[in-house]
Amino acid sequence: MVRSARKQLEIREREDRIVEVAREILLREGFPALNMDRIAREIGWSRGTIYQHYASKEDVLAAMMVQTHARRVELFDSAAKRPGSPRQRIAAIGVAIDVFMELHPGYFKAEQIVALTADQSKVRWERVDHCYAQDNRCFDVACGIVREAIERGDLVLPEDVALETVVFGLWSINFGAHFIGSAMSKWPELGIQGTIYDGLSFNILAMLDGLGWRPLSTEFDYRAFAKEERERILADRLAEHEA
Amino acid sequence: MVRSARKQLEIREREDRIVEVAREILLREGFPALNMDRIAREIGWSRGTIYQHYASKEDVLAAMMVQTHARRVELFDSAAKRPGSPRQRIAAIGVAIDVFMELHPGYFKAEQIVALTADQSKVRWERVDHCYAQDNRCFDVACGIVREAIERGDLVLPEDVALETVVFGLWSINFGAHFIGSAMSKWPELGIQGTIYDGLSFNILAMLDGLGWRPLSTEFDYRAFAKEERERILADRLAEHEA
DNA sequence: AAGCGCTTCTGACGCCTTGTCATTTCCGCC
DNA sequence: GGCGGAAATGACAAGGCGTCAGAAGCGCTT
Repeated sequence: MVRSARKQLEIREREDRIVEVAREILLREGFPALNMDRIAREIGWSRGTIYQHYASKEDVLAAMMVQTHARRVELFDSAAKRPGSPRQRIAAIGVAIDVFMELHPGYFKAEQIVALTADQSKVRWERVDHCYAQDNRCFDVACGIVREAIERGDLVLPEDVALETVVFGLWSINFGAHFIGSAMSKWPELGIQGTIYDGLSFNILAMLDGLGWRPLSTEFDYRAFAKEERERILADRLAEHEA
Repeated sequence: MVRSARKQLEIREREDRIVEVAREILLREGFPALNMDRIAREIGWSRGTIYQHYASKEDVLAAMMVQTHARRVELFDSAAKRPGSPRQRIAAIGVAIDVFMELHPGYFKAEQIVALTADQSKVRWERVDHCYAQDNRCFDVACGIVREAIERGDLVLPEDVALETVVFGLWSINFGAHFIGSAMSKWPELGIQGTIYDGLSFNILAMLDGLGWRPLSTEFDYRAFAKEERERILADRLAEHEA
């Protein structure tokens, strides 16, 4: 197979374009409106051509999931590497996740569809597995931070409690809050004030204070820290965008 | 239209049977394997007959969601009405949710599919709306418990924090933990020990302790309480089943 | 027990989407 | 300008959905 550089680029671009168009349709009109014909018409190539890139509709979704995941992991890693106390870094990760959710409102959809509809034959599993592996790595990174907190003496856990349990709690509440938030349009008002992040961070602060993870929220102003952190991330993003 | 009591019963039974069969297929073989032909073959009636009960495949899923929801709400309400301090009742609800999740391993699936694929024309929305209304009612019930805790002086919230925020936190962490738990089969081991409930309750205890919601976990043995509560619910269920 | 009217059941039909593949078109190179 | 391989196309078969005209069933009357 001889393939010119020109052609390779074109193919790469089209691959991205397919995912991009699929994402727009999914977000704007929902899963039932997403079909290959539609994508084909919008990118201006025939259905057959799309199948040269992706094995099935679900495979396109899986690719979408990979793309978004990569972005999330990037923000996660960058937050985990911030200077400061372990608890500050956990807070930074919380902010990163929240910023990510704002930037990718349809995040859960592709993932859910893949989880529900993908089957052996129809999806290139390396895509999906790659995402799960990334998730696991993030989990491990978070565990590393908790471990450091324990080593420094910031956090003391009961003997029969694994440090993974703490990360599981953080993961759960973050996941749950953002999931509920992204589906909230369907929920009528529940009397919740402020943003998802406000509610979430209040509860996480309580949780980590309850564990006695120092510095406690009475000893350090995590609210102000989060605000700075958010601005920093958005500024970085803007700079990167302009570059 | 004249319809004998005999016939009405038969119709009712078939309606349930359809949902039951659909649930089994969904749980055993996943969404892609779930189709009307398949259901028809398994209940021994033609496709046309199913359409006399349900408007579409999604409508069957919606009915499944209603059925399961009803069971969840029942457990929730019963837990919320237990005697004891507000915080005990919150703990009882946590146990109820956990028992529910054990009994209905595929719980999230039907709900997710409906949320992702239902569109105006294809689902009788009163089904779905009914579920959302139930969710809201549960949310309100939980808010009532928090309110009572505040009135009793068990819990003091900062002035700028609504009591709904606390319920949102509880909801999020419960939802998140169980959702992750139900998808866990895909996740490789993350080093988490014990059941989902163990991890979840540890973190909720920390969270509510962090809020200073009395009696604190150092003042009351919520772990033992949860154990009793679980046994009570299961015993009730058994008794009911035998009746 | 035959006929009638109403209810219920059925499966063939039309439509839509999916994924494939034989054919056509494109493109670089001789 | 024509050759060969890569790429694009769209017709096709397969299969699912929802509908509906007609068949079958049931209860009541004569």
